[in-house]
Amino acid sequence: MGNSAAFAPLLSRLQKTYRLEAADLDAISGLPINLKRLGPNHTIVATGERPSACVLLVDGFIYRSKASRNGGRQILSIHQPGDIPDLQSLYLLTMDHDVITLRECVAGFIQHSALRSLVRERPKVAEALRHDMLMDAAVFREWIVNVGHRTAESRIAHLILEIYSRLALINRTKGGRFEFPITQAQLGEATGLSTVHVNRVLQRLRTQQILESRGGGFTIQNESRLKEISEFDPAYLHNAPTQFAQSD
Amino acid sequence: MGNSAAFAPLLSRLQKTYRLEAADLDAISGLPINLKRLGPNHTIVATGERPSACVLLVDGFIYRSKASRNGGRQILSIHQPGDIPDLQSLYLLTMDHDVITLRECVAGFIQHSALRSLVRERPKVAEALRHDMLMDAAVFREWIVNVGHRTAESRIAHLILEIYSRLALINRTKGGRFEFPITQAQLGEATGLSTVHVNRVLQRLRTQQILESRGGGFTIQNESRLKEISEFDPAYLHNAPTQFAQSD
DNA sequence: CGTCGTATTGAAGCGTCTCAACGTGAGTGG
DNA sequence: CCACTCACGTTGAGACGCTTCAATACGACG
Repeated sequence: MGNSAAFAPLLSRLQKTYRLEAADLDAISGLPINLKRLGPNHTIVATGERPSACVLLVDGFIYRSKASRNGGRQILSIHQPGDIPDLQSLYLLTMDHDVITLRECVAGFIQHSALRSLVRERPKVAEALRHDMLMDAAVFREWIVNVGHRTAESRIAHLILEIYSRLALINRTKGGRFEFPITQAQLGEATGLSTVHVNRVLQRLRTQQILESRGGGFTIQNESRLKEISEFDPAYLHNAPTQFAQSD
Repeated sequence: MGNSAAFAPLLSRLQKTYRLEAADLDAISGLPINLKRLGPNHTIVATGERPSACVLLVDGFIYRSKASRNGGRQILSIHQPGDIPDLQSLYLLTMDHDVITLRECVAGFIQHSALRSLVRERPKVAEALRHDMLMDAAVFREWIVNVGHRTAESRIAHLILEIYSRLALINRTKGGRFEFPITQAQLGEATGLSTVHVNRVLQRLRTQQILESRGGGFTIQNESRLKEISEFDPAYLHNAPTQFAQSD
């Protein structure tokens, strides 16, 4: 089921961020990929599993989460087209968390073996993927601060700005507006807040004309105010190409 | 200032965990290292800096943290002898957090250039260090759950069990006892709780004969109860040697 | 037109925070 | 050897942010 269009968001991101050469991009789009359309709330990989393939998200959103005993969930990260949410499974045998669709998705499965030969043949690609894994950790660090240190408004504002910034990189924003069909319950699972409280915070932000949330998306109406509330500083996303360390 | 004894905790951990060969271990202990004795609460690397060396912790504890505007701090991880807390700086140019001593420490500085040639010459070492970086991320994930989802007792119990498990790997525990000179204020910064509340939780655990905290260390008196409270599951530490994925 | 997932609202409870005071032990200098 | 200081731990009381429970509203969809 090879389908090279599936690689479009990944290639565009890698090219923009890492300035890969054509040969590298070709090697990626030549990977055998098994595309699937997945329903909402579908567990792609579960805690304890030992996957033999990675997931490339092509369309929609995926989150990673850990379940706690009492049925609760903590969402750890949210992924957008072009992301490989479980890239670490290439080197960390057992999954310590779940990978779940936020809504309907299109995702492609790429065998670990194929990825391993890719990184063996193409050092620049290996570098890019390694950088992706480290950015993953940088985002986790920021999430620890978010749920550990910030107020409810701040947490939600921060999450929204992170998603917004990352979606902007793949041109999925129009002005302050972006599509992001997350429920208030899921927002609560990501921020460590109850659904009820998420609702009240969103209402407050809406009333103050700071953030509009409706119809499977958000509109940032007052960006500077939202940034103020969130303490958002995009440095942790390590995106500016000038920020990349040389490999040797 | 080469001093190969400085590598002892690192080598012991790598050997035990990754089964490196003698040649690999020799290559590591041949690295030029600049040893320093550091005072308590000393910032080794600060947010925004672009270090050209990594820190190998030889004795004592180091934490990584992010500062927030209002003077608060969120501790992201706690490191023990044999750890290289800022290993990611080898590939992520700019620091997105601080690296700070918990108390007096002995630490060695290893130039990035030396580490880069090491990983170029020694694929097995490169593999081990990559695994270390991924475990780092796995610990961050668990911390997100800790501060986002758990009660105060659970957070503290979990942190203590994580430290305990990791110290056990380097033989720094005696029965349920281990030295860990953290203040209640720092415990609060790690768990997202106020100092006052940390104090009350520790008192409760002490009264119930579950966890004794005194004199720069802890004694786990009722391990099964502590595990129950903490929801601690060591799987996220990815330690069992059988858990390691093959590189190809 | 009923159903189901999601959003909204109200009210009561409680876990944790803040503030402010006090205790304690180690280290320091007179 | 005592007085002082300083960091850290402990205690009490009141405030508040957030949770929980439970009911209601809304909107998409078969």
